[in-house]
Amino acid sequence: MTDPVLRQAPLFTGLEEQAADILEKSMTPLSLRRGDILFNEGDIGNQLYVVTDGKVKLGRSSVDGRENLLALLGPGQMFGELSFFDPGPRSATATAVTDLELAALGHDVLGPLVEDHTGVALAFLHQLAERLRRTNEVVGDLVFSDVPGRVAKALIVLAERFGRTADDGVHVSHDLTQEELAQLVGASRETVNKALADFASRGWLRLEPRGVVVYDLERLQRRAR
Amino acid sequence: MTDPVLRQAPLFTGLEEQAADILEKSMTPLSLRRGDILFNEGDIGNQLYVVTDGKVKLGRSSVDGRENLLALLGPGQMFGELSFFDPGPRSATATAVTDLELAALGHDVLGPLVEDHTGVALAFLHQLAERLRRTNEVVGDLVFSDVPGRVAKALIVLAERFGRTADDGVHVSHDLTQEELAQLVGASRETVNKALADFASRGWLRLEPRGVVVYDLERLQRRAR
DNA sequence: GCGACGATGTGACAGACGCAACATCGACAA
DNA sequence: TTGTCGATGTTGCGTCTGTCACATCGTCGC
Repeated sequence: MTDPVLRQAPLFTGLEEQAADILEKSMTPLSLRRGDILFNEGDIGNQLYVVTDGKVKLGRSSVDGRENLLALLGPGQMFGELSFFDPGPRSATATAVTDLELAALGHDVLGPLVEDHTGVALAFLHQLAERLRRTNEVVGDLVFSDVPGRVAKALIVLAERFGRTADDGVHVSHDLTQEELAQLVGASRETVNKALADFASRGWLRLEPRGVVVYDLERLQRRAR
Repeated sequence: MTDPVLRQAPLFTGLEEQAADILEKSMTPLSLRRGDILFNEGDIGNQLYVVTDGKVKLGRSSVDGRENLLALLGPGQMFGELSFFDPGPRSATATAVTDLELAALGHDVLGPLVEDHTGVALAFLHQLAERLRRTNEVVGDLVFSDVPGRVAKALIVLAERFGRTADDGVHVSHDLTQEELAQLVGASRETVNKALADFASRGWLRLEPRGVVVYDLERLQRRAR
């Protein structure tokens, strides 16, 4: 009854078998339908989540209603812990991009867990440090790269995380609309669409509904930097 | 002989008096002159630093040599811990913006410290979570705000951290050239200069070498959002 | 099949901003 | 003083990209 996807989350790193079992039992499974909102920016949060199946997007919205995606998370990935370590409201909105399965852990359980298990604390530190590195890189991309460059980079990251290699190329079913992809790279839908069309016309990839098939990862990578 | 500025660093949070004394003794003081580079992006890092006096800038540079500042740090602030929690090369270059006094702590000391003191681990987690929040906000600003808006916001943040209130306004001696300020907000020097000149012409502030005097923080804040 | 609606493709236009190009100014050494 | 050099102020041009405006297409309910 242990969930292998769940167990690979950083939450479980360095825990003895027995402690891991107890932890898993204290997590609550949760199902969402595509489009459902798990929590909103500004909400009071007292839970942390691990994706066991499906994809969630984390986004923020500006005063005038425009949106910006911080991340697209898949199986094994964790979110919602910032509100615990830096007490305060949710800094982003979590929305199910596909039908979604989660495991939730209350902050009241997380506290003792971190205090009693150095390994867990270190795993979280590792996780946050890594995210900080990645986010700093995103900042650099926004400053230095043009939209096509950022789109190329996003596709590469999505391919690494969600891609499945087949005979005709890497199939990336990111499940994002072009509108959402645009929000992820911080650009308008139209500009992203044009960049994608350009890549396709060069034979680097093929467009599919809510996904792409990458033919030439090499060129795409070169365009990204 | 305890340094009050040093002691306020998150590193010391929740440590008993005695442990704090020992920790402080195991830190090495370090002096740099303005313009000196402490470490370079890509270096192998095995130290963490706390600023005791002066200011450091943390920056990354793109392939074509352009620069981007991630942060400007002053007394009491800590940096260089990412390479410990997420082992790997330095992700930024640290350069002294003014003459600078630091206290350095080797990763070999930090490891046992974090493992033995839950309070220290939690303080680091808090710190990283807070930074992540702030960085996510920077991403949002880059996507949503124009250059003048980002300049206004940067000035407000600098004013909060380095400003001293006087009769004629808030004196902010950030010690950054306009070039560096531009790198901090992700824009060109010319555009930043124009924004500053515009703010000055509206009577919101006065320009000084490597600093500003803010007359109307209110309007500046309104322009920032 | 038909209409509706969301997602996707494309073009025209204007504005923001990077870049190149100077002029000015102040500090500092010879 | 004079010359040098880095920092600052200011202009014009070209371009990237956001916005508006439509056309097309696919899916779904009826």
